[in-house]
Amino acid sequence: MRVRFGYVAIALGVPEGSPNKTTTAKALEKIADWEGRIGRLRRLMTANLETTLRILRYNAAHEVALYRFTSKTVPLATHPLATGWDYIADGQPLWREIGDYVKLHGMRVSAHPDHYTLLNSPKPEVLAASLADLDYHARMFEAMGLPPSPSLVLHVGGQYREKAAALRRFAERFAALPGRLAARLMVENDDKIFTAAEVLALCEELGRPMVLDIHHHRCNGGGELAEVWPRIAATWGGATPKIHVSSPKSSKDIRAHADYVAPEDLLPFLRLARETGRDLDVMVEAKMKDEAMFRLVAGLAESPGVERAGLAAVEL
DNA sequence: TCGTGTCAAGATCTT
DNA sequence: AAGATCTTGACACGA
Repeated sequence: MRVRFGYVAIALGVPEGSPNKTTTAKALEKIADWEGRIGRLRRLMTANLETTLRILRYNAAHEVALYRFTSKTVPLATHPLATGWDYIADGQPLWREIGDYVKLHGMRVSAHPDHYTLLNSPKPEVLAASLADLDYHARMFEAMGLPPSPSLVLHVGGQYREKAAALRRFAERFAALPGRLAARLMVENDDKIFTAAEVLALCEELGRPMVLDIHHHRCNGGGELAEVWPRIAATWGGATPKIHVSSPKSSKDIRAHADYVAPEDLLPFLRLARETGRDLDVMVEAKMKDEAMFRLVAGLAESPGVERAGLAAVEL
């Protein structure tokens, strides 16, 4: 089994390696004219796109095949202050250049709309904002010329006092999505509400891939994964399943992410997943970003039965 | 240049 | 019902 690793948004190994440059609505309002406001947003976006490209080059040089774009690539993309701004047109040719680079190197890229994107909210205005956010994320991938494969990770959302109804509402809202959005979605189990078993059942019903977060799974009841993993893997069809991994920040603060990932927090799962005989992609969620990922790979490679397979992959 | 406060989002918990 | 809390990284600002 080949296991590839990736990381989220910021590359600590790249000088000026944060693609998250942004501004606030408050600060933007101080600029009087629309052109001035959009000009500021455009400069920040261009810097973010250029940083993203530098990060991808760094990834290619370090054999990193997995990467998650930041949702902040376009600052205030869905904010009313940016209404009328064609950030796709203004970002060319960088969008296309990024997409071409991804395709040339066979990278697997994704994005994760933040936890305020709630497809199952009972409030119409929250749903509308969530759809606008999904549209923004999809437009980024379309601007890059990347095919409509699973690329956007979502959580189910809130519980709203009645979990079963909240799950049903997600399914209904999903069914009503434009095809170009639905085709990009994956659903991830969360750390407090929707368990791996519940998200699995949902994904099977919807015919969408499930991203298993093994840290969330531990936070949210845990339990044996041996039985459900083959079914989770099956939601990916012929594609390589993807999981998320992180270590708890501390015993007091289990849910928060630690700086690094302890190999023992992943190794048992890898041994289990090996039984399905499928390759695996692992997204590392840690404060120390790419450094944490490289350290995890090095740590795993010292374990019995695990061989290093490049700088950001192992074989077992 | 440093440290501290502010910002943005929505659910959910606390008062 | 109103306010605090959670989360995250970066901006904004005062010292």
